[in-house]
Amino acid sequence: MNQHFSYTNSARRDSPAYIRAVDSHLILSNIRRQVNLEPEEEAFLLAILVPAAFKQGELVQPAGEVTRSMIHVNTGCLMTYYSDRDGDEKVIQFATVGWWTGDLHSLTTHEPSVFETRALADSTIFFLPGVRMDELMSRYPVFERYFRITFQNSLVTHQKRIIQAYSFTAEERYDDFQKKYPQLEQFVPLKYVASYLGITPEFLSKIRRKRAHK
Amino acid sequence: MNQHFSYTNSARRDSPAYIRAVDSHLILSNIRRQVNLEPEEEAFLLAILVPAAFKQGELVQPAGEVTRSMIHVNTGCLMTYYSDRDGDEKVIQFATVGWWTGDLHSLTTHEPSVFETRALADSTIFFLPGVRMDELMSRYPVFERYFRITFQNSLVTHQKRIIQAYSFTAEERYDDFQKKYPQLEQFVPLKYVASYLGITPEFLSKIRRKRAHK
DNA sequence: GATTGACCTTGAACCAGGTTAAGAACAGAG
DNA sequence: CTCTGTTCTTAACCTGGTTCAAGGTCAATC
Repeated sequence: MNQHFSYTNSARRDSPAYIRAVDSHLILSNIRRQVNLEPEEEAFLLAILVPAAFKQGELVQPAGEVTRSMIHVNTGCLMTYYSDRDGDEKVIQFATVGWWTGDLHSLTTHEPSVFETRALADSTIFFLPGVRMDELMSRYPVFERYFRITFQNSLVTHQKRIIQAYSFTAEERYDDFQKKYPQLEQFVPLKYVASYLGITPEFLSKIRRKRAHK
Repeated sequence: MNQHFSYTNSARRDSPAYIRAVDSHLILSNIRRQVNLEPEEEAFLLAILVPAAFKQGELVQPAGEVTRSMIHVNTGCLMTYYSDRDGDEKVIQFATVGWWTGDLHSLTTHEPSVFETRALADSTIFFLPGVRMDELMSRYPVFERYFRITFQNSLVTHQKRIIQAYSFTAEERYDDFQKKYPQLEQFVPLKYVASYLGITPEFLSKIRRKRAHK
């Protein structure tokens, strides 16, 4: 990772209260798309969300530690990736506005995380601490329902990506990426796009060149 | 698909009641590993499960129809796969004892299913009809919780498979397959193993040959 | 016991995509 | 303005995996 990307100290991450006021609209309306919330449930949720702001390039969640939170993107864009045996970074997800991300494996098992999450643009997020999330769900089953639906949908998306990985060519996956994230290519370094597509930056270059000539 | 595989008529699928008695142990103990069940909750679940038996090679759920059920494997082994543009079958999951499978996308969206599920060995299963599943979850939040946990775990597994697809060689994936499904290779046609690994049967042959020589 | 069809294997030619190495374009810091 | 690090591209070569075609094995069926 380049030198401009440095791990933010915790003082920076304690962001001003106005973030909550500004962004809680979005997360609430997202949740309401799946389930109905009582005022009390809403209030409880908002009370346990931890707002934070990150500048482009900053590390949101490091690898190697036990993950303690899920992450909800309010504004901006994050990416979640891991380093393989050769130290190459492999992007497994871009999380844009309204998405959840983080290391679900580490959150579930309390093993040190493999994935790392980083801001690709200036971003505001909510952390939802795992302990609080458990509390939230056991106290208000509506959230159990919300996350059941969310995970179910995400599972479908992941199945699609497995299919793509196995039976689409790199070029077809690039097409699909452009459709799925229309604006992303403008500000995400291409090497991360290549990584997400499971190819080398060089090969992505070839594809793009071929495209340009048509 | 070979000619021995024919779609079972519905008379055959209406299996004897003893299947329920024999197999309900397993599903209940699986669920109890994640959540505690009250007698009433158990009773309701058992009342809506639809037992069925399939012989090796029989189609459990066809592609092209709207999926109306999840599938739980009690004994035996199923595979879920889809046909790509060239008509090649791509295996996306082997479901062994205690696993859930089916076409989650179709169940959720009510679009015609893309995936097809077939018995790889003589198997007994439970269908859990989608409507009943919704009813089950809204009536007893404990099931909402159970499926939330199940989907969450499955999501982690899917993430691992995406990583494998992108950064492991075919041989490494074969290793992993053998660890994950130790006995499966004995009775599953190798072409399906190859398909699951995302390679051609020919290339799997080569890997196996190389192995044998060491 | 001969035929048929499914499955598995082999080998040769081929291709999608990786590797290596080098240069070009660009941005930020001094 | 220049130095330095980073990203993106180009090109030559390499390789893991595919394709195609053929032969071998086994089980089911007549």
